[in-house]
Amino acid sequence: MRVLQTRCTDGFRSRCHWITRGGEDRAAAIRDRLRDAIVDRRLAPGTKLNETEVGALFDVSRTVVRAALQALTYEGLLTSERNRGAFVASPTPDEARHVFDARRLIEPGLVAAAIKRLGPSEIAAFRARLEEEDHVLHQTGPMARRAEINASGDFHLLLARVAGNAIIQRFMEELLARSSLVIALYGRSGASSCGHGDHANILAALEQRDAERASQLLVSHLDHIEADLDLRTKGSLPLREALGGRAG
Amino acid sequence: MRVLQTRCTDGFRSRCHWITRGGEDRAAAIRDRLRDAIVDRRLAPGTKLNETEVGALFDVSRTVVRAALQALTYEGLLTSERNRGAFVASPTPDEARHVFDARRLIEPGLVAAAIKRLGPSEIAAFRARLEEEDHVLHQTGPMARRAEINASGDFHLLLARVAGNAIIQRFMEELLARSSLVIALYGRSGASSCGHGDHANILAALEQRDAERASQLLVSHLDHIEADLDLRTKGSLPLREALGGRAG
DNA sequence: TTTGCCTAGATTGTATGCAATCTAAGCCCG
DNA sequence: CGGGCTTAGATTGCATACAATCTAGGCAAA
Repeated sequence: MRVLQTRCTDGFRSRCHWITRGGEDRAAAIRDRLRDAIVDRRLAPGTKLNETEVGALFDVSRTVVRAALQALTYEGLLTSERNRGAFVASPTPDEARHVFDARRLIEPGLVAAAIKRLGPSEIAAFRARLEEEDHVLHQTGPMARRAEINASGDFHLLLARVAGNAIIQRFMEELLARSSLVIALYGRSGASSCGHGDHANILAALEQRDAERASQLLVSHLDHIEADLDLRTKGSLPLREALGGRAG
Repeated sequence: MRVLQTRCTDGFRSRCHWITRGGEDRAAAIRDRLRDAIVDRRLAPGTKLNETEVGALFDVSRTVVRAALQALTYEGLLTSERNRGAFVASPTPDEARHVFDARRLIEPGLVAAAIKRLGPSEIAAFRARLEEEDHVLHQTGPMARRAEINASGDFHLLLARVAGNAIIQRFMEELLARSSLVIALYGRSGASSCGHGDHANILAALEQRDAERASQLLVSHLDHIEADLDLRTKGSLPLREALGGRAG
């Protein structure tokens, strides 16, 4: 209780304004912040995450940063090379297809499980989510698309949560985060990457407890998203990454 | 090249005989060793893994041990409590059911994917695996059952590998490791936890490219394994764990 | 005897220092 | 002028020191 203010709590230390919740787990907090930044695409694939730099940003030592980076590496959001450091992952087209294959494999089962546990409160949660999507969709601007993709993922995440299996839920969280990376890399800006109507239709099928139909809708929804990607291996992409990252 | 032999290389230091591969990743090596020990049930659920102790065992510093423990925690094989340490996970009955629910959800999809990529070499690999199972099955003794369970898991793992999706494969690896924990906790020693004939039948269906039948066989195989568990919440189990773990 | 507090030891969380490795700029040589 | 080598700086891997916290045992009071 004494030494804690060595770290922060005085407002003008200018960094740390967020982490450093007294006794909480700071590595986890940093991990979450970095993950948000990655799935929100504020950190582009290929970006290097320098341990010292990140540490300075959050005002913690490299020890803590390394724990956060290791966790994200395990989640597949970073790739780390020995003695070289950690980089925001840039999935290959094959890996991108694997992500969507995995989702097509898992999510229909999720539908079946979710229907069994679907009560009024769950339906209400789904409706609230759709409204949120609607809200986001009517906005414009640079970060509107970011929010749109996030909101879209949240629908699928809610499906996983309703299914009520913590393990599968974590798998889905990982798959959704990876999806965000894939869309960041291969998404064609022109097309709306995640049709909003799809979600509404899926929910309708869920409410009717029509697992078969909901699954079909879900799968074609995923097909649709994947079709909007440009997964051809163009020579420029590996090059751009070989150049060492970042958007600029 | 100079400092390395500070660590090991002289035979009578009595520890280190295995880790410390020059430039390799020692945390990963320790992680793998610990995981083997857990899924082989040499480390019982609830066992505490003391950082200093593990470090002394492998002759590395706590820094490296912590990385290994963090990885295993992420995989769900350990649970770690802040300021208290890491323990071999002991899944609750609910979590145990979640493991098998997840496998029932994923493995049928695995069958479908595997059949698409099933060639002569894959079939040969399956046959070799079954022979290995046979071999293990005919052995007796204390560690025969351990090997049996391991071999059984390997069949499912091979299925995941043949399916050719690295992400799903990793999910399956995690689920199989957790299955081993669950069986360790709730398995009834009397019943053969994983019928060997089941695998042969599944393979037969795979060879006929009958995905429907293979899936059905697989699911009832999983049902069978789960049925052999005793998932009733007996008052003694939480108590025994509250007492602080270990078998004795 | 039991309950509660308190202190000493053990254990984990974090920062920091040093060695190993990588990276990039400068230099020599062709 | 271009290419390979060398070296200084930057960065990661690891060990260790110290701080924060937990745990266990003893002691006193009810």
